[in-house]
Amino acid sequence: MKPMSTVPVRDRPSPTSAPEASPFRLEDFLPYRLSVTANRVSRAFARLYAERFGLTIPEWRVMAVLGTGGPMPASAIVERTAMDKVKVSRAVAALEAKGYLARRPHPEDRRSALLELGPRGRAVFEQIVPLARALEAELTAALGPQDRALLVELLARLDARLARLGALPQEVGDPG
Amino acid sequence: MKPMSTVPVRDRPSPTSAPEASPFRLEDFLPYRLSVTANRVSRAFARLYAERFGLTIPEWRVMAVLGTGGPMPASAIVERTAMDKVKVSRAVAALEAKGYLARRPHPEDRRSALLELGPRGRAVFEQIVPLARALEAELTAALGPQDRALLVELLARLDARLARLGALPQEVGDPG
DNA sequence: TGACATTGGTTTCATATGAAACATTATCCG
DNA sequence: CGGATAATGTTTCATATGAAACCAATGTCA
Repeated sequence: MKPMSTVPVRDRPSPTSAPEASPFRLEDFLPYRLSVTANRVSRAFARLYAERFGLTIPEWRVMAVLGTGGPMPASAIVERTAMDKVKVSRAVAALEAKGYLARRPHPEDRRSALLELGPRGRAVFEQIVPLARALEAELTAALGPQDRALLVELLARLDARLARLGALPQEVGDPG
Repeated sequence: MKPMSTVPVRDRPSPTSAPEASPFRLEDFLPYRLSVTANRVSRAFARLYAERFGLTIPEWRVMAVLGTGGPMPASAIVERTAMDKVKVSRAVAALEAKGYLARRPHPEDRRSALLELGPRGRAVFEQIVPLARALEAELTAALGPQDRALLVELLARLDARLARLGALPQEVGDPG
């Protein structure tokens, strides 16, 4: 709490209680700051994926999980990428069209399919990873390693809080 | 500058050297985490603005700057909201249509106009502010006040870094 | 078994977004 | 001045997004 005016605050003609505690500054508003920075960061990465590999962020995310995990159904990707199923569906279709990904029948559920990167997809994945890491490193050079960890930790706490504050819908943004 | 490998970086003979330093985990990737959390937060606020006031985030942002600042041209709003001019133009048009905002001729430049909230707009603004602050408080309850400040600080450093890493385009996201 | 509800994914449809093209008005400069 | 160039906003156009409707296949349970 700030001391709250000890000064004759501005003669308030209308004592309408606290119409004016402090002026609300958008630039100090956390959700605003978070959004702006996150989007700028996303832009930078999106540019990397797009310019050098012709991938969108959703596509990259799908590759990122398939690149390390074994064959898995789309639902697993939905969980691991925080993207809704529509986005995943489209990203998978795009990757398949590019010849980076293959579907094979799911042995236990004919509605689904197991997804996995093909050789070409895996090659691209392995090219991207070091570049993505490098860009991340360049970015987090602004923070020390422990501040980077701290940032992730703070974000996680916000996530947890949000989860508690009412089970929100599902997904969310673009970047990644 | 970082020490940067003291090793002869470039020519990696390519004994497939480090194809596998560590498995790349999307969930540990900072831009991903940042994006996911920021988008979730934005969703929560967007819901507030939309459900109770029928406003989008861009609209709210415009109101937020006009709510405290005096009459100003759209260009000033572009600067203060980190939104591109198209988004601002549309948000202003929408607010005008809702009767929350008025334009008056700019005395020195006929291409522009001075924007300001009308009485109805100001009333809405004053209703939103406490609610937005309350939601922010609920959210940041997950962090202490100093951690909240720290988070903002870390985000600012990332911003600064990004600015240095190549003058990126302009705008960015949705939330706020 | 045979509805009926559920789940995995895809498609539809309406909206949001932003790059690029525009129309206007200002500014610069020769 | 008078034309070229830049700046302010708006509009156009193609793409991205997601809620809701859908399709197909499973599960439930009476």
